Amino acid sequence: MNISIEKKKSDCDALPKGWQREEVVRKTGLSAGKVDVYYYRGFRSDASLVPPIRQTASIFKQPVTVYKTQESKVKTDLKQGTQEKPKQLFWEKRLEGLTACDANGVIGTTSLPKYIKPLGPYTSDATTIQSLATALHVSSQPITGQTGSKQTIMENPGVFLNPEQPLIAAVTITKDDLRRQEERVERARLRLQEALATA
Amino acid sequence: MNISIEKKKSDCDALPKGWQREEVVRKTGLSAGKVDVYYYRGFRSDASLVPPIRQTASIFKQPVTVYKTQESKVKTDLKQGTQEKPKQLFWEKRLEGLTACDANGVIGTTSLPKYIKPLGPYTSDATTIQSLATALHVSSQPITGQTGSKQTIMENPGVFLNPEQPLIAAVTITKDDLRRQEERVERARLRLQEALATA
DNA sequence: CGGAGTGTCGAA
DNA sequence: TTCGACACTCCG
Repeated sequence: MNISIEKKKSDCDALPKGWQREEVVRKTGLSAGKVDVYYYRGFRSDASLVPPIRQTASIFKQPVTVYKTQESKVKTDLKQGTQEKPKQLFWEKRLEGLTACDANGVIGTTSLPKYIKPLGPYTSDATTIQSLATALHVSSQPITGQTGSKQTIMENPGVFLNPEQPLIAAVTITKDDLRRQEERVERARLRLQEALATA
Repeated sequence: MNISIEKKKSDCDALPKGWQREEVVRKTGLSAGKVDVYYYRGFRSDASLVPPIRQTASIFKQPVTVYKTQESKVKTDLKQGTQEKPKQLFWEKRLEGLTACDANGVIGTTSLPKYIKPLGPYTSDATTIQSLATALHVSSQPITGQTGSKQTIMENPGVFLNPEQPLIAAVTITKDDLRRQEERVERARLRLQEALATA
């Protein structure tokens, strides 16, 4: 039985969202009894769906040949076995410029709806869409966008960027948005009904 | 061309005889520029004649089936390709109790001359003789015995024991000793001469 | 060379 | 004296 009052791990209201505080008591030496405090992010999402993924635009995981635990990790990314492979900051930037194309050239250009505001250092909406699509596919939590202020996040993204959320400003969904979406679904169902009837 | 000012290897007066100090600068990573210091013995004798040998009383090398580079080595035993397989401290102790025997029992008991003083943790003169015989057979340098003080050596044999020398106190050879040995040789030659004459 | 853990020292 | 901050050691 492992009685351990020496390790205390806790979320902490004073910390940015997703960060945790751990207190470790020194066990030996002159400074035994001293408490060292470590801060690190602890996230828990589906570990089978997080990077590294192949560096293509696909949001679906594709296995890579060698998949090891990251070796060159920093202190705050370590701690406890359940720790996750860290995401690279603004990793989506590596996907920039990738587009689907065929013999006739680029296909499938996209654009963002007005209410989605890009937040990262990205030059094209396509990258923002990739970030959003990845979050929708990977995350087990609701997608809200970044809830911190744009200034705070961009000044110190290592701390204030929430890696679980896509690089868009927080999106507010209004009752009007819900109503419009319901109408869209309704129309689609009607068209499907007609199509099945004439088949 | 390999310009390396990062490796500095030197004997050091503060170190026991035969030890060397090497400074290696870390070239990459977070700790680039940091200096690691390694201490190791650098000796060079005939590598084909050093342990491990079969664990018999024979002082002659007999090949063993598997002969790998030692894996569980300490840092100080590593370094540079010419480094030698480390001797186990007081390895001669493993030979203790081995004696030649025939159907009539043990043969060939031995004893040490007075001027040879055992130095190790050995219980029988036979082991000391094995140590001495191995040194005489293996070493490319003169056999002097241990030149450090008995107390220093036994308190920290890992550092102060000279593995190139047998576990006997330093032996002083006097002019008298040489004269007696010359007489012995002389007598032996005379007897050989007589034996050949009467054959 | 990295990482966990301890030592050390100045400021509060 | 306690509390950071970070230098350092030891080991894999």
